[in-house]
Amino acid sequence: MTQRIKLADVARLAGVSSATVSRSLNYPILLKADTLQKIQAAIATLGYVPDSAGRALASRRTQTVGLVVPTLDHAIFSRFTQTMQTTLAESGYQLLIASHEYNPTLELNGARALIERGVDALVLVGLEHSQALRDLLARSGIPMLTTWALDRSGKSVSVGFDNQAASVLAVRHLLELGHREFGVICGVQHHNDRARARVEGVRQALLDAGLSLPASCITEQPFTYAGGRNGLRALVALSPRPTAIICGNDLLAVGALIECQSIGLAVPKEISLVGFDNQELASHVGPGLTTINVPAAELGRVSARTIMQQLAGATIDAPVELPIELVVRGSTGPAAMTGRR
Amino acid sequence: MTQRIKLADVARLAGVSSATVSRSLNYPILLKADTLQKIQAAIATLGYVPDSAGRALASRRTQTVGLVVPTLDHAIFSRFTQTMQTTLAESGYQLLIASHEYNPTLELNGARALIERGVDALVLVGLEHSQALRDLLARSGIPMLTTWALDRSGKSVSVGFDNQAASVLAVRHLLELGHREFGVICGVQHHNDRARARVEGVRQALLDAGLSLPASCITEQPFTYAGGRNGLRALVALSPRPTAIICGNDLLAVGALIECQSIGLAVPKEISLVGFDNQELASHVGPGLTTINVPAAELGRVSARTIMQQLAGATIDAPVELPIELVVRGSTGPAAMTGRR
DNA sequence: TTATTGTATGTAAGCGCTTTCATCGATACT
DNA sequence: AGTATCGATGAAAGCGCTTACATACAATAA
Repeated sequence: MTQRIKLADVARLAGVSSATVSRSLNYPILLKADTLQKIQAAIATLGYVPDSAGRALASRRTQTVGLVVPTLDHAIFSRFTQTMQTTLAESGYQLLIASHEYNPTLELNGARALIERGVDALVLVGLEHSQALRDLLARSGIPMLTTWALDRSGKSVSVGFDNQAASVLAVRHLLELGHREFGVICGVQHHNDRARARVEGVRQALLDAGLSLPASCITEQPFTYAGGRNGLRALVALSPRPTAIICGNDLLAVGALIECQSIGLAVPKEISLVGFDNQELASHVGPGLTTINVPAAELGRVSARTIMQQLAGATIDAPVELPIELVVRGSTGPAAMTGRR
Repeated sequence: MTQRIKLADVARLAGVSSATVSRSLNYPILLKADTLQKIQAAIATLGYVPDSAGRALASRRTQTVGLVVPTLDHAIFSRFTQTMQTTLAESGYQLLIASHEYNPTLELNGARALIERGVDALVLVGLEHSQALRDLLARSGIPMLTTWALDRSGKSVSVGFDNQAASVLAVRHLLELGHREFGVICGVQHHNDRARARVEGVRQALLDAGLSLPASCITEQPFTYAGGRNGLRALVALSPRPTAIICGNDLLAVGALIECQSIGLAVPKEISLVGFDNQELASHVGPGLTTINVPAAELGRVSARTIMQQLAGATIDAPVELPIELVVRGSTGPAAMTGRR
């Protein structure tokens, strides 16, 4: 590579000052049409590429948004991230990503790294964050967005859906089918407020129906097919055996379904299964998986737009709530008669 | 937020010059132990956070690596990206991502955006890129890494595996089982050299065995379960019906497997199925899916390390080839006798 | 005509950091 | 003792850009 072309080179060739070239890049409307044209011609012939470090230093902004996400290795988060990146890119913003694998220390480090990189705004997943992280955010003064959850406290701007309400939908559906014995295969709840909210939704909905959810009927598993299989084995060993099992996501639910098939338990005749996320596989397994549709892509798009609005000076006062819905397929059916009556 | 703390503030409090503070950040070994300590104390009391824009402008590097990836919405790429990000973060590098959805124009734009952001190095997926992108790379002079493929031409440093050889493994396995009629459900090959290489591997291996792969035996489908189902339906309508089907990835293969079950075709008795990627689901479906294990996470880790080595001045002369292997499970078995003999 | 306003551009001062070069004392060598 | 060498630090010049502020000219108002 030869000498790097800089703003001043363009200015010289176009016969204007470097301020004018800068303006042509940032506020082209301020310039006379022919001046603008001359400059753009010079940029083209020189192959000039602006240097973002210089720009960032002088303007105090980077056109960059940071995202701290639990992991990219779950379909919903990778789809969310993908959409967010694309949406931001359309408006000239770049996405900087850190992942923390549900470890608060890594989350703090990731956020710090992004702030050091000078992100104009930071997007976090969920409501639960360490005190150190909250302090850091407060100190930095960077605009912040909460996603995948609704912050009803008004402390932060949020874009998400109601995880707890989603579980309630699932439970009501099962109650209507006559189920009274429930089991839950949930993801690891530690440092995961979404997973907790989903369980809490089940508990509440059952309480409202005069039923309880003993701890023994909840099994916590990693978000994998194997987790679903293990969880199912644990729950069917209970007495009385649950007739309906609610899973923390579709991986767990498909794992549970596979395990049912492998131990010869008919779904939904002997046991009903509900997932969460509505991934593509849910509609292809046999029977189709009843699940909660979660708008991961839409969440990415709306989050990106919302944070850009904030950066443009808008004030967002209420949480942005995205709709969820129960998708009923073949994995849920009327409760089997149990021995007890 | 109050006045932002800068290097000079730390220097003043520590009673040293700003050059020394800068050195304490970048080359701490150069300083006397007690000087270093004084500075670190000052940094702590002030809560100083270095400004990367200033740093980037002065040092001409950003500690940032760009990744241009087809999509994050495929498990293998999200896992790869996840690992790459984590590995880079461990060494203080940040990952900047652009995705292009197999669209060369978006790939070019993404790369350009990353270069404007001043990435120290750029990682691209695959060997096939537009001339415009290759020109851009050449002009920018930025260190570049090819992943998910091996660049045997020596034009670029690459970390990957041999997609074509992987297919050969699958075909040999099926030939040994007595199969002679093959079908292929591949992903969209346009702008995807990996998908093409996989098909080419099948063709070559069959050719070596004196067999041919007519175009009618290849169906191109989106990388989804639905694609697998549609592909399978198309292939079983052929006459003679293939006894072995090789799929471009595990989504396609599981989709095909599901379709077999739904149309009552016994796997592997009547038809054998091979996948590609060895995703978790492959070991849980019934029968287990024979597939090629692809080291997505390892690829991310090695790519990150390799690019950092390059940035540290090392010269990597040969492509870094990662091992792949055929994982044999229940979805492949001896060829069924067909009507023909 | 002259004062006033507005529009288009130039001047120049930084933004916060790194890095070359110079300096200064201390240690080692002759 | 005198000189070369080295290790630790300081002084200061930018890195490439943005953005007050200044300027110059044209158009309008009085």
